[in-house]
Amino acid sequence: MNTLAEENYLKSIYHLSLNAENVSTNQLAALLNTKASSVTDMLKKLADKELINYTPYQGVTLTPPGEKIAINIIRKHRLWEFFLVEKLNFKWDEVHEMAEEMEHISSNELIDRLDKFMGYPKYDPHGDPIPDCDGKIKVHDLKPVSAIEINESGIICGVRDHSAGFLQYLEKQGLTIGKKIKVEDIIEFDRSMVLQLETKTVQISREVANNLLITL
Amino acid sequence: MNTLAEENYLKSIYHLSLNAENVSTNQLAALLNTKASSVTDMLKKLADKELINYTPYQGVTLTPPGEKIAINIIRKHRLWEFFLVEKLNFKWDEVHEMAEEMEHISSNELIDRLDKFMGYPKYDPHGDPIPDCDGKIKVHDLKPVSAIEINESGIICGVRDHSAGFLQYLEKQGLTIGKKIKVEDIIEFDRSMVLQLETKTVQISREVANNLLITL
DNA sequence: AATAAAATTTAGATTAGTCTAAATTTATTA
DNA sequence: TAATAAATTTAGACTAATCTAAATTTTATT
Repeated sequence: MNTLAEENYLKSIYHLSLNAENVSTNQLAALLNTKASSVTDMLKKLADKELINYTPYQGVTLTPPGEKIAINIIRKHRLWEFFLVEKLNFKWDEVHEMAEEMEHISSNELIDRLDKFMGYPKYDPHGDPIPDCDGKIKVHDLKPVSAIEINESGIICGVRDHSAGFLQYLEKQGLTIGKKIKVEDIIEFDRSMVLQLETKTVQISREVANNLLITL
Repeated sequence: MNTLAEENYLKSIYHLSLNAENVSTNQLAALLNTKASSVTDMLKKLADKELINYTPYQGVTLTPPGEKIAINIIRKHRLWEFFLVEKLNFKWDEVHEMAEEMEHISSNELIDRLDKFMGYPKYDPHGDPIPDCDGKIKVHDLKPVSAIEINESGIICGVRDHSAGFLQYLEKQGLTIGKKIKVEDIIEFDRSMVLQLETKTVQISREVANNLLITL
């Protein structure tokens, strides 16, 4: 099997690949809280194992086997997060760090049984899709609240920022997964948005609107 | 916090301490599948951290903080084993390796909630007591089947050997935790024992009788 | 008590993953 | 397009955990 560090690199490359064709050394260094030179060393190692395609100075992509490993780790991460929230009653802003450790428990049999135990959930507590045991990921395309107009509405289905601070803020405003919102007004000055949420209205900054995802 | 290797050493020292006052370098090397020289290095490190009392050539004991860490790891191990068997329907011979990984998940809040989720179980699937969140361990004193006489009886409450092979053998014979047995006969030649188990009788070797634990 | 055997420690090396500082390559811009 | 800035890689070093082989200490045996 692969080491913990290797798994974390593959997972990070996968996440960064969603926003850019090739993932750069510096992007990885920033995400993994390490130095560019350390990243280069690891990229060589992963390239030797044929888990990534690496051309010096040109960034990397995952090979099919590398992607398979990355998706499996993400599957584990999201299933454990679901477990922590649904079975152990943690809040959605409390589970990330624990799941960062649990995603490295190696047994696939274990994770498949956990999946069954919880009834094959499709989304984790932050609305991110949970890959199935074959690595397939349901892609529902979401848009940020900031992308809709006055009088349009949608259902909160995800977040772009996963930080505990942002999640706590949303929780306090009642802006949680599954809630229906409608744009009542957009303040011209700073483009902040006034939302209708159940019986009340809440005003959110453009920054928040960019990080809150909905389906129409 | 401590590294994975440090945690495994502390756990091993704890287990070996139950059978001997001082734990020797070689005992640890054997249990941890490593070399005596590696053990010496780690013992120095643990002694520096004041987790063990180490006098060169004289073996080691745990300090109170070292013991606390060891017991906490054993608590996690046994709670995860219980979870795997009771919630995910693994068999008692399948869970050890998985729990070896899971015991290192760091959050104590997580393990306390898991404990609550399962109803504060007292014993793991092999009959070993689960330390409570304060590190207290219920010591019920068991004796091997081999220690009782003809016509005496007892209830199976634990095993001395935890290997998958032994557990599978017991399972096949129906000799599982909670079952009542009675000694019907002891064969003089090899001191193997004939047991009454529910409606049938099973014959077990002295070796097996030594490793199967009961209460009267 | 002297010596042999066993257990343990020390010395020196190795691997994975990381780091700093210097060198190199690529991208930007004047 | 030449100079400069930014990104990346290389070189050399460090730590944790391990190893082999040699040296040392303890224990057992004559």
